[in-house]
Amino acid sequence: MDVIYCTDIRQILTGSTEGKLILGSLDGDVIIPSQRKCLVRILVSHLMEKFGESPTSETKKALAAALIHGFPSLKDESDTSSDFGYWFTPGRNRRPATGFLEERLRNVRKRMRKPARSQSTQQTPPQSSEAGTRRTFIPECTISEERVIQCKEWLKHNSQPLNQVEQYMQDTAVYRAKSLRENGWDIEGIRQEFPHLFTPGMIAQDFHILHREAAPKLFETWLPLFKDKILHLARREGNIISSLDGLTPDCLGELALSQLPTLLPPTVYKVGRKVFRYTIEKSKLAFIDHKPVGTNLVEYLHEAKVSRP
DNA sequence: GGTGTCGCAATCCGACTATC
DNA sequence: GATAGTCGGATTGCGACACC
Repeated sequence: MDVIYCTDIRQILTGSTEGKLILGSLDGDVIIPSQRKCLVRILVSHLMEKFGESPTSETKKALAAALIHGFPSLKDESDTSSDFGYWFTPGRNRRPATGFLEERLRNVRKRMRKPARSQSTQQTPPQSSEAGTRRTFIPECTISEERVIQCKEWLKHNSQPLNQVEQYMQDTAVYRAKSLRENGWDIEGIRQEFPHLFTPGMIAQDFHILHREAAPKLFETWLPLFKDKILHLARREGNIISSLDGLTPDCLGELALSQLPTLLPPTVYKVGRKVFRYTIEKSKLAFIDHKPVGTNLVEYLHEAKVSRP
């Protein structure tokens, strides 16, 4: 069995800047909670690197013992049964093993296995699992990766013939969906990778390939069902005060769509450490701005370039 | 500067599984 | 069957950030 000596703990900690700072505090016999957490993170990371995802109870015990031996100030004075119960307590009396090291290991394993599980649920279309409802199912790619790359490169440099563009876009739809999900490109990035995605009909084609059954449902139910409900809600909230009599169903449908930003609170999301929290007014700018027939488009586009770039 | 919100990690706990 | 170990959900605490 591998054994961890107290000298190892010092060696492990000196391997990182944070570890060195903690070492300084430990030598001064004082450690604050945030340093204790960091210490546990460093040790567990080392433990998993050296002994795998599930080290034996003996290994964990050895690490905890080495820690207390090297730094007696970390001893749990309230625990008379062992010196390191605070850091690792083996399971007993039907109770699971516990302690900072054990709990950290558990949490790391949890995180490591979380994405793997959600991916495995994607092998078959999700029915009721939580993971399945959060991430939509993407089918398996039906053509080889080499073929996908060939099509992608061709699409980057050709715009004609149109039927070939459509065919190649169709063939690469699944690959594109996976790439977009994995890479998180912005609009410009997507435009560079898949310049034809913004050709009329291509997004609809992708949607149809990825969500064949759901694709027609939105159009089937929007006008007869959802538009009236949304308009009713918008009127109740005071967003619509004028009469809608005389408007065509299509106009009402568009009006209902434009009400969504005011009825659904904008989602807060993060890019790196920056949090984006858009106002309702800003969210409205992301919608197509419908203008009455006869609007001077040149003038409108000139103004729009400044007001909503 | 105070307050509210959010996301993440730590912690707790019951249920389950593997091993002897 | 008893026990140790694992798992996953719920709760709690904390730090970062935005807004007033």
